[in-house]
Amino acid sequence: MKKRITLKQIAKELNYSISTVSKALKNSPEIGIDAKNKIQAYAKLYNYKPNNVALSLKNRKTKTIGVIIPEMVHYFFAKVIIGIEKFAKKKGYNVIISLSNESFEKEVINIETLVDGQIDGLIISLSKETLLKQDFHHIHETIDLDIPIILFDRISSNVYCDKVIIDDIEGAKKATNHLIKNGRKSILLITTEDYVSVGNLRTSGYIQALKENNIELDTDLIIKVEDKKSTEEELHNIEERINEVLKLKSNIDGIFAVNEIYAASALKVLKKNNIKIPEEVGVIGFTDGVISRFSDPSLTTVDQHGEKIGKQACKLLIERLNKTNNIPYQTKIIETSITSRQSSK
Amino acid sequence: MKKRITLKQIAKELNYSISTVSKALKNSPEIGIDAKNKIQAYAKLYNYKPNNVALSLKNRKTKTIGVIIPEMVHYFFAKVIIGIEKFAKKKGYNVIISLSNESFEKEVINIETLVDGQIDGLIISLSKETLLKQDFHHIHETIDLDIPIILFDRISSNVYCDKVIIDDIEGAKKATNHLIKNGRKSILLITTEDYVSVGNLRTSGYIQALKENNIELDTDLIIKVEDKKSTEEELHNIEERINEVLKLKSNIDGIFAVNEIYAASALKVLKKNNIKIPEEVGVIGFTDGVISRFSDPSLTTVDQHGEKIGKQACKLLIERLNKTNNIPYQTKIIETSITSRQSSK
DNA sequence: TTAACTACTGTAAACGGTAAAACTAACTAT
DNA sequence: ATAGTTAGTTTTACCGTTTACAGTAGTTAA
Repeated sequence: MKKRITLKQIAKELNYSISTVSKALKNSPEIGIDAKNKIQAYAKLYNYKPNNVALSLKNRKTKTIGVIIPEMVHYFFAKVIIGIEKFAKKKGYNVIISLSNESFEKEVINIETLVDGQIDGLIISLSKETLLKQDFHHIHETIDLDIPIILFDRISSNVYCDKVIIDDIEGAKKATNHLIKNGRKSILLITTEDYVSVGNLRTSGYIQALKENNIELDTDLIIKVEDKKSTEEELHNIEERINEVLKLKSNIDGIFAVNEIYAASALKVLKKNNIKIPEEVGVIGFTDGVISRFSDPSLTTVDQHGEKIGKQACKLLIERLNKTNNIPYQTKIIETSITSRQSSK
Repeated sequence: MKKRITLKQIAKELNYSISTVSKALKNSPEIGIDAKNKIQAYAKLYNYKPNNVALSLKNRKTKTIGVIIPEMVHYFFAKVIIGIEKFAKKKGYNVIISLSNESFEKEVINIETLVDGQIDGLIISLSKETLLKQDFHHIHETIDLDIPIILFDRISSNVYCDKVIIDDIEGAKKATNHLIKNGRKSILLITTEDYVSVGNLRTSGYIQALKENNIELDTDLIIKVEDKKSTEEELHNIEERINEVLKLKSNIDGIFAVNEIYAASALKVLKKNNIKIPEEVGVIGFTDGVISRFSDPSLTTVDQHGEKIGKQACKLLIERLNKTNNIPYQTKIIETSITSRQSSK
């Protein structure tokens, strides 16, 4: 119907040149008061808004930030996005979100599409497949194109760029110490295979905490899950393995899981075995999501403060976008904190 | 570093005009084989990609779809977005996501920003506040601007546009019948205040199912929650109210909750009162999300098939974008289904 | 009287691409 | 010999904006 009005139309209607109209609307002192008034009134009446696409072309920036996350149904990523969104909006940036679905190929395609003139910069959490492959050419190519990338959470030390992470080691230590302080000594760790950076680090934190408390490491107490996709089948598998270890090692009195799905699975197995939580076994998970909050008993967790991470990532990106000279890459570390609930006392 | 190459640069380098280059790259039959070969080889070598912003300006379309959802942490919305994403990508469209955070004002601002030249069409689920206010001027204005809008899930009959919904009444009936078939007669309904369209409809479905099974409606068995934001405090409040009704009406043998948070709350209260699930009381929730899957006992739910909804919404939108003439508005209804789990037998 | 200045307003190029129309040879048909 | 084709290429206009630069009066200073 009433398509948006352009400078050209205003100019024609009021018999000024396009440039006079443009300047008048920017309140340029060059323009006479009469012309200004007439033009501004007309523009307001017809609700003139500059065409952003034209501006993008002219300014060679889109004021849009691209975000690529592996999955959307993770509470943590949702929180990060909220953080990014908030900060971006405040700074006048828009946010485009794309999903890699944990696939390397989709990640590559998504980056290509986004870089294709849509965005000024990217915020990415790498897919599991990418981390497994250790193939970062797409990231490097993008950076070479002068499009800044901020990596968060799932990062790689083989990529040189700004990063925002939590101190996974420290967080895992906090979690393990939390259980140890409760008097637990035989703590089961449910983690991922080592190629998932965060899983790897959290495992280290667990080991360090034990060492610092002079508890001997028992590798039988570590379950490493081949962490592909959380299908019903795989979940069942995880439960099986937890169950086996629980049978094998009857003295287990604590469980630390590197994400909330694993923690919830542990809860399930414990209850099936009529083991009292937290009296007999204390449980703590990483990631403070809905599952933890609504599980029974509710789960004590390591809160990663996703919103803060998002905000920080967005801040780093916008700072870099506004700098003309190259500033050195930074890695920001966001503190974790323990949210104590029923599953540990 | 190596900023992207443009037609102009190729033209200059190879001594052709810009338009020859443009046509050669589109494999136009107008262009001679020599020129074509040379140009295409050069373009490939320098990895030429057309600038999308310039194309958007030229074609007056951005090939981008905007999505506005009230919240991201809802599994349902996440699923819908996955559906939209998949279909959009297949059709060569990008997706921008914005969050209204259940706020009317943010919804208005988000639409404005997106409509500001970024998108060809919008897919929206209205915020609670918007539904409460019944103020749809921003939606109407956008449609007047010839930017098509598809509403899903949270819709209003006061807006004329394409819509994708589930049959909430039917879904609620299915849920209620599921409990009745199990021999339940005294079914507690936990729903929202009536201004939330889906809550309202699900309430109707519940009432209809009772009627069809000749069970008398007892309004004491309906809890209507003032559904603003799921703060810890409010959740506690809901639990309190469920608890009260449970005390008052000891013969309750079934609970139907219109979302999974309410269902999880019900579970919690029942367990606190040592009421056996599903033996004494069967529970069913709407929305098949992570909470339902990981709760203990796991929750029987009405699956809304969010991904299908997203796909359908996206399909409707793209169809409309490709039609030049005005086609009549459609409302697509996606079937629900019951996912049976432990909380009902 | 005329150069210089002020106060406006307009022209044109540019951002990167597309495409209709025009041009230029060389070739074909009459 | 001349007009008409045809193939290959360029010119030009356009999408909507910004902005350097160029005009054009009228006024002021010398």
